[in-house]
Amino acid sequence: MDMAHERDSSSEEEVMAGDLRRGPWTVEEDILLVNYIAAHGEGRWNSLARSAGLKRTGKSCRLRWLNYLRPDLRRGSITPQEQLLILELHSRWGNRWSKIAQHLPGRTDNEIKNYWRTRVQKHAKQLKCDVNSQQFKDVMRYLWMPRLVERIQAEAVQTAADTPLSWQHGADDALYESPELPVDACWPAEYAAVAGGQLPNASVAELSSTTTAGSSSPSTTDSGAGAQPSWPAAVDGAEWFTTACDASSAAATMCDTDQLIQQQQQQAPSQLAGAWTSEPLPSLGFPELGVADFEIGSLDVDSIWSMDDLWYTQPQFV
DNA sequence: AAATTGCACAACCGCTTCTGA
DNA sequence: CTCAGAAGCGGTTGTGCAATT
Repeated sequence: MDMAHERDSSSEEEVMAGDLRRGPWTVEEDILLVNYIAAHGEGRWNSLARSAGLKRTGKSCRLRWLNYLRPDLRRGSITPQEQLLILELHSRWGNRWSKIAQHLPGRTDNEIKNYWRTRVQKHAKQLKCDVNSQQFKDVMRYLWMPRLVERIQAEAVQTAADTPLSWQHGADDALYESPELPVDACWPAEYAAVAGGQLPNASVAELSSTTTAGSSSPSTTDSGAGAQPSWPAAVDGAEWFTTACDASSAAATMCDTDQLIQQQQQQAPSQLAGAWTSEPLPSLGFPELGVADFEIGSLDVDSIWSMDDLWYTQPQFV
């Protein structure tokens, strides 16, 4: 839109003139922003930026706050439950990242978008199909999602066995709370050092990561290696596929996925009105999956396994 | 050990939608 | 109703780090 264009252009001019900063945020800027919002609240981003003494556009401030500084952000890896929801909700709504993010409390649209681009699209590429193709959707629905459900169930069993009573919450809690967030999570050292006790405590209690761009993600894991289900490394892929494609397995998948969404609805009442559980279950199998185009004989089962191995073994997924 | 490649994620950009005067 | 500014959204880019060659 021309109007927007003009605004952006003017912002650009200001940036060029040296009035505005861009690029990675500094600790000092973060503290300014957090303190200002703690005192005055959100909104009116352009004037907020000026009032807070930040040489940033309102847009930049808003983004920084929403995607990084908000105290209710969930940090750490995307859990299997969240993966499942993302896959499911994306199959419903496509790239409506913001809408999808509404059902993953503490996750940002940016985070989900990045997850989709870096992980899911990569796997589509491995399978040599378009991420929006029916084949890929079927693979997701009848391969990955049942697998995730199995994993979630396995972890639930494991967690129940391993977890101290103090960690045993309801299922909803398990979705949104992760042990990697210490109860006493607080500002990272560099913030404390710079702010010198000027940090608003309660509002930023869970800020627990580094601040500058390019910083690596937190190295903590969601459940730790001990909670991993013991998938036999040498399990036969084709055999598992057959099992996973068993109709009862798929039915369980759908049931469980829907349960997750119901949990989300309870957690954050929403307009979720999907009805995929009411869809007729297809007769499952390779041809019906529509993956014939992948040429099952040459379908790189190993790549499926490697994908799953990624989901199982990479710290950010566990 | 150095160079290259790939990944993950923060930040930016352009556009659309919303809101209030 | 119109218009301007603000907010929101989805796509894209830049960059630091880790893994690989």
